[in-house]
Amino acid sequence: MARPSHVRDAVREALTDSSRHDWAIDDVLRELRARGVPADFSSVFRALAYWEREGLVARVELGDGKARFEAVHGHHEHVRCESCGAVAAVPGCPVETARSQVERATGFAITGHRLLFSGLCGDCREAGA
Amino acid sequence: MARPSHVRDAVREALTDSSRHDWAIDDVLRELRARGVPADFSSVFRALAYWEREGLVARVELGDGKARFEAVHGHHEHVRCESCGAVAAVPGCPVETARSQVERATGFAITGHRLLFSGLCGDCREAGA
DNA sequence: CGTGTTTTGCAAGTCGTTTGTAAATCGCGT
DNA sequence: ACGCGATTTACAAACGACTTGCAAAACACG
Repeated sequence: MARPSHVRDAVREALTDSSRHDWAIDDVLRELRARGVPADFSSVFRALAYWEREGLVARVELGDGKARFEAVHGHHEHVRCESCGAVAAVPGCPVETARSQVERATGFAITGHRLLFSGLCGDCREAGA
Repeated sequence: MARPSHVRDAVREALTDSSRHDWAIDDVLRELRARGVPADFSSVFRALAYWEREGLVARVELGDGKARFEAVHGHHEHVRCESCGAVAAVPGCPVETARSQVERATGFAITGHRLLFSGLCGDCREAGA
C-alpha cells in the first residue's frame, strides 16, 4: 500500500543531513535539485507536512512570514541574526523554570512555548564595527 | 502640512482604549466601524504601520500567519489559548536573566527576543474537562 | 479663493502557501 | 507477465493576507 516516495525520502534526508534550523520550502526544493532529485514545490510542501505530522520535522517560527522547518532533535530555542538572517540553536531552555510562575500569574495551563532571540551573529558584528 | 487624520486617530484610540494584545487588521477595521468611523482596509493598514514607526503600536507575533498589534505599554510576553485563541499578557520577563548565557553559548550579540507561551485559558480548561 | 500637500478609498498586485485534479507509478494477486 | 486499485506526483489554479499605485477628496495656507 505505502509505495516508495523519493520526494518524501529526499526531503527527510535533506533536513536530517544538515543542522539548518531555517529550511524554507524553496530551500528544500533547491537542495533536492542539487541532489539530483527534481521535484515540484507542492510535492515538497506535502512531504514537509507529512513529516511534520509524523513528528520527524518541526515547524520553526522565525516571524518572517515564511514557513520554515528543521529536523526534530531535542527541545531548543533559536537565535536569528538581524543582519544576515543566520539562525543558530540555543542549547537548553531558559524558560522551563518560568512555567509555574506564568501559570500562577495568568491562570492558563501552559502546554508549550516558542522563544526566538534576535541579535547579531559574530560575523555581522565584526563587519558592522 | 500635517492634516487631521481621523483614521489614524481612530486607530490609535481603538488600540489604546483596550487591553487587547491581538488586534488583527480586520479587528481594528470592525472596531472603527462600530465607533462610527468607517475606513478602508488599506487606510487602517497604513495607520498601523504609521503608529508602529512612531513607536506607539507594536507588532505581536502569534504565529497564526496574521499581522497582529497592540498598544505599546511596558515589555511583556504573551500567552495564547490553544483552544479559543484568547491572548493574555505575562507580566515580567522570564528571559532577561538568560541573556548573557545565550550570548556566551551562541556568540550572538542579543538585542531582543520574542516569547510566546501556549496553553489553555481558565474557561477552556473548565469547558474541556 | 487657488495651490500644493496630505489622506483616503478603490482596485490591482504580490508573496507564499494550499488545494483540485488527472496522469504516472508501484505493490500485489492471479 | 498482466491488470487492478491505491498512492504519489506534477501542474495549474485558488487562496488569504498583506502591500502598493494611483487618482480623487480634504485641508492648511497664502
